[in-house]
Amino acid sequence: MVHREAHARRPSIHDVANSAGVSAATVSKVLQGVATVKPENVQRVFDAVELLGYRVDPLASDLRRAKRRIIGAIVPEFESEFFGSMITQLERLAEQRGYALVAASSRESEAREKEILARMHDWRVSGVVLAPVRNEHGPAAGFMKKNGMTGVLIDRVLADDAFDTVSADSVSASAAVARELVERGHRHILVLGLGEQAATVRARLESFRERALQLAPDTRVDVILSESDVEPLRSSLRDYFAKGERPTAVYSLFLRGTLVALSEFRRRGWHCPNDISLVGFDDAEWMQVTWPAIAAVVQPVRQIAIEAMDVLFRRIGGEGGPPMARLEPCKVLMRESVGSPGSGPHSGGGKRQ
Amino acid sequence: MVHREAHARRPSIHDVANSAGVSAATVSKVLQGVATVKPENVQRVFDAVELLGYRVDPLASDLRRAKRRIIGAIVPEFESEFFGSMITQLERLAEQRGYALVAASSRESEAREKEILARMHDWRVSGVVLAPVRNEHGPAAGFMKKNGMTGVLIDRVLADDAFDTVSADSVSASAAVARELVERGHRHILVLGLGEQAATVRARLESFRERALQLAPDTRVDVILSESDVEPLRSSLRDYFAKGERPTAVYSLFLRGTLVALSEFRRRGWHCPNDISLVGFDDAEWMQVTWPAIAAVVQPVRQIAIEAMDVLFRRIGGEGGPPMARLEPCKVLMRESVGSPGSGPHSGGGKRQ
DNA sequence: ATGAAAGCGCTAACAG
DNA sequence: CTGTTAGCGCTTTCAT
Repeated sequence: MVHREAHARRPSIHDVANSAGVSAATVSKVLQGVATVKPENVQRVFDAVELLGYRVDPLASDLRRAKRRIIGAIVPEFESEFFGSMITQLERLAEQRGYALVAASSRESEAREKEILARMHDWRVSGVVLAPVRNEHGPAAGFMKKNGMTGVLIDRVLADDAFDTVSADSVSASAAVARELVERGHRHILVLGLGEQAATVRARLESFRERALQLAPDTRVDVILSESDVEPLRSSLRDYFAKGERPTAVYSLFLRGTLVALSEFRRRGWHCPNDISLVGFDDAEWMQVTWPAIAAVVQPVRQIAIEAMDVLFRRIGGEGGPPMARLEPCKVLMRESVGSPGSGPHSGGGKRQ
Repeated sequence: MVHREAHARRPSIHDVANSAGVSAATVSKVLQGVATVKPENVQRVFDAVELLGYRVDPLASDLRRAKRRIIGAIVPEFESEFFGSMITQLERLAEQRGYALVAASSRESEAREKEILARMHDWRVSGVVLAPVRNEHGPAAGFMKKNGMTGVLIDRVLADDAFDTVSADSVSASAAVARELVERGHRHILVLGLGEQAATVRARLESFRERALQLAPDTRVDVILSESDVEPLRSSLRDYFAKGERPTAVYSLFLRGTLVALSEFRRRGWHCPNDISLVGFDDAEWMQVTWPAIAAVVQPVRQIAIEAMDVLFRRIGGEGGPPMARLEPCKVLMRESVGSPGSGPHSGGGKRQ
């Protein structure tokens, strides 16, 4: 057992070569598993590697190969369960193929998103999984196109003419939610959304409205969209309720909207599902332990990650063909926050303080 | 405006040199901001850079400098708000100093933790922020020591003899929780913990117990610790209640324990705070919108990140001195899930279904 | 089967 | 002030 000085230079391939009495080229071959090396030398190399605790420098290695075994992942935020587990899955899948995943957060800023992408390009990543802040037409996607980067767009995207896309089938899910709600008798429903993600949100909304009206033409669907931030949504919602509007159910198109809705219900002393029903797009662990448990659309995170990495590596491998747009099915979990209108004990009005 | 072919090789420093009619060395100097270059050439270089859309390859650059401007961050999971925002903060701080942050998840596995660390070492990261799965004595910390890596340990750590540590002052926080609970009249309190993190959990527990007994010697503090997973904790808790134990308050030492407690309360039809009070270590966004809002100890994520990066960069900069152990103060948010025992309308027993 | 040599993209030392 | 040279750690011809 050799005890190296703590801050000693790490052994390089030449140190191994010297120690084994062969050339660096041979060491390299052995380490790549090239078969044309004399067994005896193979052994000597392995011994030397062991002795010195040698490990190849993957970055130097990639530099020479002109190809870096790095995948970049960009998400709008690290803080949510959804993107958190997305990164976990992507990391797992990248490592499975011998690549390292480098994750970064755009912090919901398109400007930053583009900067990060530029940095990933500087790093010569082999491919990028991008969950854009807004949609597939953002500056980041443009940057990727212009620079011939290979990448996959996920989550807040529909189809794209240059990149493969993978996302949850939120359109079908929204229709399913509409059905659940209408079948329970709801005829006045409020939908909450963040307008930034334009196309996706609009698609969810339209699908919801269409299905609701189709099942019950007298259904009234109100909509509150906020352009970019969640706070405007909160005040709009507050105003909406203050005006005396009393939908029997709320469908939030995104997680933080669900929190906003819950918090406004609190303010007004409304309880789910007696006073109002609530369904949120995007599930979270806590939603099943609160009382009432919150109904939610569960996105197939794992499946999205798998498909995204799958197609990404196919493109990296040189596979051609037109971009494909995959949609993975969601699950709709109707939990206790959803009931039938008018069946609650105090459905007549609020009882705040 | 030049329109390069999508997959053309990226311009290298030599391309810029050629285009500008100077040597690569000069280009490098200009780009480093070395002052001793003729203004005219500076201009020519910048023009060429602009023209070709050149950007330095940071990895190649680092290779030559024998120092990589990369910081590694290792956390047990990406899925939680706590570690999610920790990564966000660390990323921000690293970038501020011109470093890239490479984050990885150990997925609560010490074996994997060590592997990742080895990979980071292979990458020659300048420093590592490690949130160990268990504590400061794990194999990963040992690996860092043996290899002379520079790093900071955060979160599930107390002091260490080789690395600086930064964590939330959970000991003081636990004492504060004890005081809040005892002052409200609680004399039978259950503490929930995950035993893995040995020292930290024990410290929280002891501090809680000590303060509780000091304020009210007749206080009974029960403890349920699970060794490694959260499921055993769930069944232990279930058994505990099934035996007829009826503490008036529960203090969970970690987030998922809070979820487990809530879910068991649900099963038994108990409501907070009337039937039982609940305080959790670790806050989450949803805790303030549920009804009741859940009392929690808020960890100073941002502060921990700042201190960790600060000391890390000082060490990277060569600053010596003995390792320091920083403790950042928590906030204790007593929300609606905490009340006084015996004041609820149905404090006599459960009312399930 | 092996090693010398070249070179990935870059920077640092040193002459000029 | 500038360019030449050398080389970071590695892989890959290409002779031998």
